[in-house]
Amino acid sequence: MQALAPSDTLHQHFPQGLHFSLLKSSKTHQEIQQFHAFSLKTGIFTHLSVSSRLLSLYADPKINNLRYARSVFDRIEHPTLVLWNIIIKCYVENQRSHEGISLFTELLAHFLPDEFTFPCVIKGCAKLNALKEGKQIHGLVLKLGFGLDKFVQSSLVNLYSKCGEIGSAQKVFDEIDEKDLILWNSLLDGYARCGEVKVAMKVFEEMPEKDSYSWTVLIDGLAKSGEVETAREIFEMMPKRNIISWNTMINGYMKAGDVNSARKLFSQMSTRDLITWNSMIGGFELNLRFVEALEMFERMLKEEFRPSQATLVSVISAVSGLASLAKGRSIHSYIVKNGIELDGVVGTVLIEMYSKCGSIDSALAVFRTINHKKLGHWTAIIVGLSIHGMAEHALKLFLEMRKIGVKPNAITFVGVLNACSHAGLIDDGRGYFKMMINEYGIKPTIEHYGCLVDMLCRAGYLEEAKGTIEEMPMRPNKVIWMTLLSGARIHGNTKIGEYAAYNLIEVAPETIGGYVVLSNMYAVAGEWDKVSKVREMMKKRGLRKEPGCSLIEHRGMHHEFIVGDKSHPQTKEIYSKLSEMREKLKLAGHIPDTSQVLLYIEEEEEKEAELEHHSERLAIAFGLINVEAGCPIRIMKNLRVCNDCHSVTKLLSKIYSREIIVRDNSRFHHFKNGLCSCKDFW
DNA sequence: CAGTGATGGC
Repeated sequence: MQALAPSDTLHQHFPQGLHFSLLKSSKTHQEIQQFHAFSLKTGIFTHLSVSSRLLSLYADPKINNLRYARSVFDRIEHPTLVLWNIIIKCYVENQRSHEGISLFTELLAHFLPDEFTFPCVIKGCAKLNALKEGKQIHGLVLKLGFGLDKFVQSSLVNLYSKCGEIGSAQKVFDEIDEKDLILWNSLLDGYARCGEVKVAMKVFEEMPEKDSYSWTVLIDGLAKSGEVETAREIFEMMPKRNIISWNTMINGYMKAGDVNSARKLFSQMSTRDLITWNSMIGGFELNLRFVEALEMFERMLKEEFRPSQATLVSVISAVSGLASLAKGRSIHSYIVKNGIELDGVVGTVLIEMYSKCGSIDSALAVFRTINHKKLGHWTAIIVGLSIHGMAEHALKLFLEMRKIGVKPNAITFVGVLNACSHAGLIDDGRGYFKMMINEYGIKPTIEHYGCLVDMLCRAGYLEEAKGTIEEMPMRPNKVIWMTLLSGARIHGNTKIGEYAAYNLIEVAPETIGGYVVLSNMYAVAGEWDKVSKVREMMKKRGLRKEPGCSLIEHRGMHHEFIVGDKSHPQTKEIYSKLSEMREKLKLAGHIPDTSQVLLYIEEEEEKEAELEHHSERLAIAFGLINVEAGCPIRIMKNLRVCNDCHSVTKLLSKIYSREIIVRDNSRFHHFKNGLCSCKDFW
């Protein structure tokens, strides 16, 4: 085909209307796509001027379509420097600065960057908090002689301000002759956000002029430095408050934990935008006010705002916090109906949500539908499977993930080690621990040591577990001592149990579990004087055993039971179900294990009765009555499952052919066909 | 045909 000059081509081939619309300054995405398709069909795309125009149209801030911009860019054989600059900017604007910076290094192989390139990549570094890369680029700026460009200077001050290196920001600032408002604002931002409140106020007063940016930056900085009240005063003084300043103030209150002040401001706003809603929903979630987060979300939909990915991430996390599977499913269906992508963080939190709500099957289903699985998705499902005790599956996915070249992070390894521990794979666990350090350069955190200790305890290597705790480079916390204590209890090692319990009581005297396990251990060993000593200690500290509480969700409603509860409308049926359960258990040969209730109750009969009325028993009875046959019974409880309930639930799962899924305070137990996924170690 | 500053989410 003969190449035509682009201008000729446009005249000859453009449909009249389309041609005309392309002369307008603003174009719709559809018009650009039509032009795009047309240019490909006719071959004029191969002209650099046409493809360049297309790229700049897609990269225009009003259109900002990275996917199309990239596909145009990829089809250009030898992009000019200008085109590289455009595509880099596009990545940075789309919160994908990391790839923007990779493109920048790729660019270096073909061109020397110019004064247009630098502001884009420096902005990318600022967004990523990539101070090291930023400094290298600063060096290159000076080497190539762009140190006097106004835009480059501004972006450098901004970089240092955002990355908390206020000294360097000030230094660059001082060397600039003509300081404009943008520059002053960047410096002010730096002082405000690093908590230099006094200096920030001084800069604010010294500035030759101020605009709304200056005010907001100061309000934000003050609020984030723990001075919300001062921030509020400045907010009140601000001449023309705009929506951004309102949102900033709301966020300030939310971050400071002052939910009520945030709510008040929200109600006073005359117009709200997406960020307002997200700040409220995210703020509620941050402050563990999950119900309010969900209510806000529903109100947002009612007022016909379209949630963004950020909104959904907060709402789904709130659902995780509530562990409300029904709510989770309804939000998931909203996501599917509205065609919202799961490839990003939304997919990750959805997997986490299902897993935390007890439905690992749904978590797996979501995981499978994600096309471009990223580290977060792999990590979420591996961690999910591991807390559900599905170790083999978790490890299989871990190997698969490594095989396709996804690099695990510290959290992935928490999942992996947890899985090894569940499956009793000590040698593998030790191997992965080493792999994490040597192959991936990840420094183990206390969670990783926790898994290691758990693994050793489970296998009965209590001395080695104790040694690991003593040798680890950080101070053991509550979880670590609890793990050792559980191990000691299960393997009947009173000596190590005592050691663990006393350390636990030292680091977390308010943890009731420590006293309870210790006292029960003494009781089993028949050391009654010590039992009463522990009881004495608890009394002195004003500690009472937290009442067991179980929750079951049915048709979107939560039913809550405490020990011996008789307040439920179905109490009569529930208690007759309990008698039926008792008979069937007896027939199956179950002997109640009262070793866990010795603390308060003296008579054997009373102990058995107490066991029978443990909150999860009541919830299971409710579930057997109400939950549709074939559906698993899902229960959440606040405490660790007691020994007797654990063996009873195993039996019940077989007797009634029902899957029973129980979430206790740290993991899930899947009871099925007489067995539990925790393999009797918890 | 391109580049600098404020709020949420990652």
